[in-house]
Amino acid sequence: MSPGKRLEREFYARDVLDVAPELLSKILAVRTIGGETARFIITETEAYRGAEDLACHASKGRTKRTEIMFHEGGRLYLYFVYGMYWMLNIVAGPAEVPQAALIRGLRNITGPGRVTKALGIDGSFYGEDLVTSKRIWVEDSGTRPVITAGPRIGIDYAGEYWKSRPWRYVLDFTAPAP
DNA sequence: TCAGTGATTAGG
DNA sequence: CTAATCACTGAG
Repeated sequence: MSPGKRLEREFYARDVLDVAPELLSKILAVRTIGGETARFIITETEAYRGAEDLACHASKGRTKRTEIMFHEGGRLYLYFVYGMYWMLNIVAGPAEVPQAALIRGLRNITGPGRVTKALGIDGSFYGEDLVTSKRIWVEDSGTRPVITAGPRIGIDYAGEYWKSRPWRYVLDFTAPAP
């Protein structure tokens, strides 16, 4: 897999309903401790959109944990859940609009908890900026994703309306760039 | 199907 | 301070 061009601020600073699906087929690059760069194709994401979205953590308000979601897109939102797993999210949208895309799966790594475990990503990545970071970023792959959308997973607490939004995106296959 | 595991949050 | 909750996973 040859390195692609790093995505810039403009990509992330848009509505999460554009950013989350467009992350599919892009490359998540992580610099390991040994100095090597590991690259993974993003295959599954979910959009969490604003204070009104009852499934979005920011619907509870601006707290220490959710603070980063109120920044301009491109930063990382990490949180710890069920006492065991770090969840990796990419902040989207303009400043003051809390949105994020959960990275649920990579090629050959399905499940948000497995993603962070496999890549060694933890709370120290909270707030990291994908546009400037030396240890994690996203690259264009030069391909176009073909996507299936469906309801988000694990948000029974959010009520029927938000639970039924088709904001989970899965990569079916990649097509040549237009 | 269900226990594990601990940060976060709301409430007193 | 207490207690409930949780954007999950692996074992059975």
